Amino acid sequence: MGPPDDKRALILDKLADHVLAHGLSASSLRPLAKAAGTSDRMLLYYFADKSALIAAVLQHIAGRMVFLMEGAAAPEPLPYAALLTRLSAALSDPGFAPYMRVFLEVASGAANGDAALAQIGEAIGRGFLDWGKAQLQSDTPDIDAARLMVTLEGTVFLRAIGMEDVCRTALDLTE
Amino acid sequence: MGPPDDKRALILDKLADHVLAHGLSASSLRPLAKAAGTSDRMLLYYFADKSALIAAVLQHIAGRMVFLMEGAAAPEPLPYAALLTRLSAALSDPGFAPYMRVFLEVASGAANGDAALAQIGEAIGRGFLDWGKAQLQSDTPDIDAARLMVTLEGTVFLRAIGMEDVCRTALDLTE
DNA sequence: GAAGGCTTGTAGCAACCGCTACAACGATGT
DNA sequence: ACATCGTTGTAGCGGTTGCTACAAGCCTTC
Repeated sequence: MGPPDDKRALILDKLADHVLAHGLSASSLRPLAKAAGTSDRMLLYYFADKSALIAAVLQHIAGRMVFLMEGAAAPEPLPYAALLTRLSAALSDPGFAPYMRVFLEVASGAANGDAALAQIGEAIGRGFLDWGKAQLQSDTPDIDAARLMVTLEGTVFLRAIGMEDVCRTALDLTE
Repeated sequence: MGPPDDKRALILDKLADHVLAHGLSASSLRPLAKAAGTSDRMLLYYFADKSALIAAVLQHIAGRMVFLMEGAAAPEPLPYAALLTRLSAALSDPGFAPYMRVFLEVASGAANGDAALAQIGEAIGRGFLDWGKAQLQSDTPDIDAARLMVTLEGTVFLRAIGMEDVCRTALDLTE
């Protein structure tokens, strides 16, 4: 019945769950198929090849992330310092952390020359930047949004290597 | 002649070159062996297993990085803003960028549960933090060093996904 | 020169990787 | 009833992964 788009959408959800839970490096075809309740054969029936699959999954994940971010957005614009502490807390939320983990993995893959990951990573990043800017109350929203994002991604990086204390020190008072 | 420590040190240099050039994900035993002019068989003779090899290579890379950083350190302490622009430029240097790439990859692996990478990543990160702090002229060196590092690692993250423009906007004036 | 231990090459293992050829299934249309 | 086409399972390909058994070399020491 109909082109495979329906089933594609159905399994994309489970594939996204698996990638968020175990990361891209643990997402070869057979584990993904198992998580989605199918076979690797079917995955390559619904998608042209693995890179197309991963691209679709990442876009699906990005969509979910946008939805989550809309729910976590501040109800009204905040000044830089207040927004920074608020969003930093939001990103540490266990519901949000898996997204930051795959975002980090995408960035790493992009830095190693994967053009597809670079493209998706930038799209996610630009959305992230706009999301922050929309919540900012500032005379220089572009600059402050950029600083906000640099700082937030920096904490994602440092938390990954067990330096959350440094993140807390950096975000505490001042500014 | 003697325990394998001598030859280990010899090939570690070439292994480090390969990892810096191609990343950890392209560093399976056979390519590494080829880069070092030996065989995978010999790699596992000098090192207990692959994880021990990778740990040794990353520590070697960290040592080189410390050496590079010592050369790039400011001759005298600088205030936060000046140091930030200086170090940001240093990290973008093509001689330094490969180190940031593998640092990012280490962080990604650590975030995905690799305890060995997490440990090495934290060691590198702490050294990085101290290195920055030593160059800081500040009344609150701990806080400023933490903010410095969060910001710098944030730019590494963003540059990886092609958002260098945002880094430049964030670092420009103000502060 | 014989013995024994350190070093190295050859060859291959079992597991995994992305991917595919082939056949069978089932619903649909005539 | 038959043919057709979209869907699926089985099985396997060629390649890579980390790792190892085995044997040959080499170099020292007696």
